[in-house]
Amino acid sequence: MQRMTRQRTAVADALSTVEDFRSAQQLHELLRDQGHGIGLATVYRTLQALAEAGVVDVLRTADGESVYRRCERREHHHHLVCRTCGATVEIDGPAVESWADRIAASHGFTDITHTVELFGTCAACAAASGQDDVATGG
Amino acid sequence: MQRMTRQRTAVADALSTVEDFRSAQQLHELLRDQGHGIGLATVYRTLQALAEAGVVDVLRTADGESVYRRCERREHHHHLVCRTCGATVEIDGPAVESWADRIAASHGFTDITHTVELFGTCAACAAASGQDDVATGG
DNA sequence: TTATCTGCAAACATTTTGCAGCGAG
DNA sequence: CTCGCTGCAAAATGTTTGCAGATAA
Repeated sequence: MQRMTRQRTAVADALSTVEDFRSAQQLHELLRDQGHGIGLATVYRTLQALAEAGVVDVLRTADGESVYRRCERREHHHHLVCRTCGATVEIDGPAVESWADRIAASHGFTDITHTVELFGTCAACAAASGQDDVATGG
Repeated sequence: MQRMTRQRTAVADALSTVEDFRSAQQLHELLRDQGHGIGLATVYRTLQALAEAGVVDVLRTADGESVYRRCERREHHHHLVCRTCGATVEIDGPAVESWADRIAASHGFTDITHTVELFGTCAACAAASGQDDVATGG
């Protein structure tokens, strides 16, 4: 059974206050910033435990860094992440699920798992970037 | 401009002979096995160049290791990979493409890219694993 | 009390980089 | 000849692990 230590609470709390995916190291820095004297290894270990418990989502950045986010739903789902501001939307894609299964089955594959993540620019960031040089307009 | 060195040729050739995704280190070992005295760094550098040229596909294993495979088609596509034997099928998913765009648009996102990879067990491996303990039957 | 959790730092694996020499063009 | 490519090994990065002490239950 897991003990509820101060560090563990701090990590869980930090995950509650951020709404985007954060790396273990970012969370570690954040916690140190907040005055919690917590070790990096502890952050990793806690994050792992949380991920196994299904309380947080884990995904890998293009850099190969693992990033974590407290997820709203326990069921299988995917993410739509803004490249610029990191805003994240949780999506479920029954269409993709069935597509994946169908494709896999048609090739004789079973025991399918799939990785589906969407990256893009959210409306706000697109607007910001679009009016970039006219920001002073007025 | 790129020079056509023996090492570069060897890497390209190795990629042609294997049909599954291989890590840089696996390819390195393979090349050394074949008698090519090639450095690991060179393999990494060559693979990077090849990936940038769009000649090979790169994807990340769950371990966070980058794996490479010469791809048949230059256009955007996805993969169905056997967890056990590594067999790979290239698939295109117009359905997913449009689904991704639709989902993204409905959330105001633009400039969408998506990561879609399927992992499963191919028919052969499923059969092999299924009759695992009756292999001596007879 | 006691078994778990913590913290530090070293181990670890993968990938990148620096520098001197070889070789393609 | 010249400049890119090569090779080795050290550096950088991200993550895991070992051990002794603190601590939640």
